[in-house]
Amino acid sequence: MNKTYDHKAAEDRIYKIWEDSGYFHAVPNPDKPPYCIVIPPPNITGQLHMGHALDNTLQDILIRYKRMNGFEALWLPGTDHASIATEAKIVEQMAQEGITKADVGREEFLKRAWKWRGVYGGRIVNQLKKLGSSCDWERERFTMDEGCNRAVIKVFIDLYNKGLVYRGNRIINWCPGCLSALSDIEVEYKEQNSFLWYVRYDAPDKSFSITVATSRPETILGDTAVAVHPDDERYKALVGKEVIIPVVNRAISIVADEYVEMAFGTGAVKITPGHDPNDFEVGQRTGVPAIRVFTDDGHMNENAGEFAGMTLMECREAFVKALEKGGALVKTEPYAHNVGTCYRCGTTVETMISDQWFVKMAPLAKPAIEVVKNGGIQFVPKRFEKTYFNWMENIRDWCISRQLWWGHRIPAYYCDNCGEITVRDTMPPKCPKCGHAGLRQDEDVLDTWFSSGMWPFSTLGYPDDTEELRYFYPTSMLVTGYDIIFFWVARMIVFGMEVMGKHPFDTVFVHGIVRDALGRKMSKSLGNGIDPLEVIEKHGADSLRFSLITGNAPGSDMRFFWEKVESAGNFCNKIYNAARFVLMNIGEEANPDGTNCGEANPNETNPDETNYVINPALFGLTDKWILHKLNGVIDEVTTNLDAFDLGLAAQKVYDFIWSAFCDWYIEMAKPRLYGENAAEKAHVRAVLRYVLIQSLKLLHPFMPFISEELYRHIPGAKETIMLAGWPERDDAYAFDAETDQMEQLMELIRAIRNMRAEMNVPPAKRIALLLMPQPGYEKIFSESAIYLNRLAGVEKVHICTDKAVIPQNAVSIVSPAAEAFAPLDQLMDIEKERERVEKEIVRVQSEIARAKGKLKNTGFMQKAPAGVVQDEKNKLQQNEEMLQKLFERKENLG
RNA sequence: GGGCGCAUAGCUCAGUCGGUUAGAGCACCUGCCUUACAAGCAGGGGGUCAUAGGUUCGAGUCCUACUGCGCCCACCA
Repeated sequence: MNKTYDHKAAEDRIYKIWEDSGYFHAVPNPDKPPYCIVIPPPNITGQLHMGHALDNTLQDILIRYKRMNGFEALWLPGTDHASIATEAKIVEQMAQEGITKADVGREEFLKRAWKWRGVYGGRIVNQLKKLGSSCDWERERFTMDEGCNRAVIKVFIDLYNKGLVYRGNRIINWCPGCLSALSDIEVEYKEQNSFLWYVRYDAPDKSFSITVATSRPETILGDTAVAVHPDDERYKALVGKEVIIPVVNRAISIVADEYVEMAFGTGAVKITPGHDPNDFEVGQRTGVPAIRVFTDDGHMNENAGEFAGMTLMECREAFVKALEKGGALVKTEPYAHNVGTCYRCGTTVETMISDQWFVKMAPLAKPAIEVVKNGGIQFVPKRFEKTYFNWMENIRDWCISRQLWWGHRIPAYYCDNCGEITVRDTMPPKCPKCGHAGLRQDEDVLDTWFSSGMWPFSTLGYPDDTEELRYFYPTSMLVTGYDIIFFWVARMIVFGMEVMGKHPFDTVFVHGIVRDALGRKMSKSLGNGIDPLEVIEKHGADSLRFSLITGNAPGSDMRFFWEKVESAGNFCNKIYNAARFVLMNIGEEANPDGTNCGEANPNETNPDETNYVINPALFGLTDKWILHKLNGVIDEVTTNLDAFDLGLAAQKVYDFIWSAFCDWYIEMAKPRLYGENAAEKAHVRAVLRYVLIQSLKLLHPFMPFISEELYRHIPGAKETIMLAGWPERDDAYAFDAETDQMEQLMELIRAIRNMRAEMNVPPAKRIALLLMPQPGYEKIFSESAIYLNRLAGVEKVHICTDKAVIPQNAVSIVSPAAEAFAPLDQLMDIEKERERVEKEIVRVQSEIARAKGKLKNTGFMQKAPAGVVQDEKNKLQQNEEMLQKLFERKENLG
């Protein structure tokens, strides 16, 4: 084995083995509990970015954990057709050839789109594999595949028949860039600096006038009323009267509506029901008509008279000039307001009246709210439930038709003869109402999110009643960023409750956004994105995964740092070398015949492991300590994973492997390992092997590649670590007393090391040590000479009880369980020694003061748990004993 | 306007049920190429846990207020 770990050589090879073996495949199995995660389907246009990397790392950790834990764990992968995004790409590609959608027509366009999907749709799938994702690729789905298509069409029809999907002429958001309607959440509001124009509308006979304020003067062309508040004394008398729109010279009436804020502007509002959602509602209430003055592609239409054909901005400029010229512009003031933009293309979104399909949300939202309220679905972290409720409780109808070609075509058929609309899965041969033949299908497609909302059941077989659907639905877990709770999670819950009558998943695990090192969102326009594939190439998928999940709280944003990935890479190397060390002692190289690794154990369940038997009769202090600690880390990691504290869990594994196993156990195993006692050697090898195996298993969900790679090198290991079973605590290895003793020994070793550093004892210099253990620690310390030798450079340990034998130029080491003296001869520096002792006295004294204060407090003594009080007492006693020794020492120094 | 989050070491962040002397990584200082690992080892410095109150025997942790950032929703034209 090399001295350093080579992720490049290992990762692709290991993934190939996994894929070929079928370990990721899950089938309904009545003997096992199901566990299922459906992947948030990445867009076929997409390339793996840090958001995917994080999202899929979390899912893979959970799936691998559950798989090892005996669940039939299905991670169901797939991709999303991404209607708008993909169509934009195809249009762009065609533009390079100099052709447009209209040139090729619908059929040809769709051919191109499917072809495009064939070429690029698999790209992100391969990138997910690079990350180590253990998806069941045999079950890969696509939102526009045959099954998903059937699900979408059926749900649309069923909802239509229930009156929950309807067609209506209503105010919608229109993106002039995408040339399509958008739903409300597809509009992002951004603040822009603009102006507020005050415009005067005169009475036909000039007997009075009323001034309104507007941020969008071009919409004056579509004005059909001026509204005032019914209680506004200033305008009460004017309600019902007419005014003339300046420039346009059209008469409109003054209406009263409570929507108007008296305090804002002039307290009078121009009403443009055709292009403003609030005005639309005022129009509905007051019976004022709507006039559309914009075209679909962002120009003024024929209703704009002399301004027709201009873009909206050109019109604004021209119209303001005309107002000025006509003397109707009262004043202009700077004004910052929010402008809606398309979340896909960034174009300013226009609101306009249009014939579209909608989902009636209020009745559907009810059960979707209820199921979260009563705990049927839990959000982790819980605070996101509030976000969800807030949105759901104020839900508005969802515009689902898109004026695009790439997507699920709306199964509605129009009769041009009688106007009847027929909604069914295939084209009716003739109109069911009037018998007219030659119906016309709706040209539009459905919002992408309409189909992804069915993902948890459409992928499991719906509308068919499949075994998978019965076994895996409701799914267990949905992992996603908080930014798509509305887009996706809410819709899935709505459809799950409506279509399946059951919640689609038990838990929603919400994570944050991966930002750049400066805390900015990664974006194409900023060019600050980090390519996960580059990170994997440089440091390995394991390192990337580990860096993404450690050191941040669930649900909060994080920053990407190369240093963090590097440090995870260092951890890989650490594990690799620890394993290499163990394998050098137990592996084929060390024991070609496999016979000298321990006695056969007849009770061993895995016959392959019989050569590596831990022999309790040979337990030393360090063995008991590491096994006890192993129990602890198994408990903690399991608890953390069950509570979805993945970062904490990973940290625990890291600390155990590095700080306990590598820093202490391996070092302390060496004397016995290199000793002469064959039985003892075999036993230590067995412990090393056991702890290594358990560590790798604990590590596997987080760092699947290196844990699998190393595991497979271990003699007697199973075929794959994925089938090795999640570690469980072994109560035979509960050693509280020995763990305490070991920790005291570690404390002493640290104290000696500290002394050596402070007294400038050269590392190579071996020292002698006169050791006086506290009662109860005599045996342990007298047996620990090998450890003091190896870890603290102590050549010879003399256990003694009489201080008279201590030479003058020895330094003292005071630790809670022992006092020690190291004769340093010419290295002895009395002044330094005095400083050390005095420093230590100050520290211990403050500790004593603190403990005494606590113990004097009657409230503490009465109310604190007995264990806490006892700990405090023990500490105090220990410190008082130490203090006494320190004082004696100081005395002796003169 | 409504809601949410954050503030802890020079930097980026953890901190589970309120309970030892508040931790990690990186950075910094000192010393080591010790035969698993220099991508390493050992030792060290560095904190009034934003501020002010409160609850409690005990608060980084719970409550209230306040300050400063950030985000989401709503849209007073």
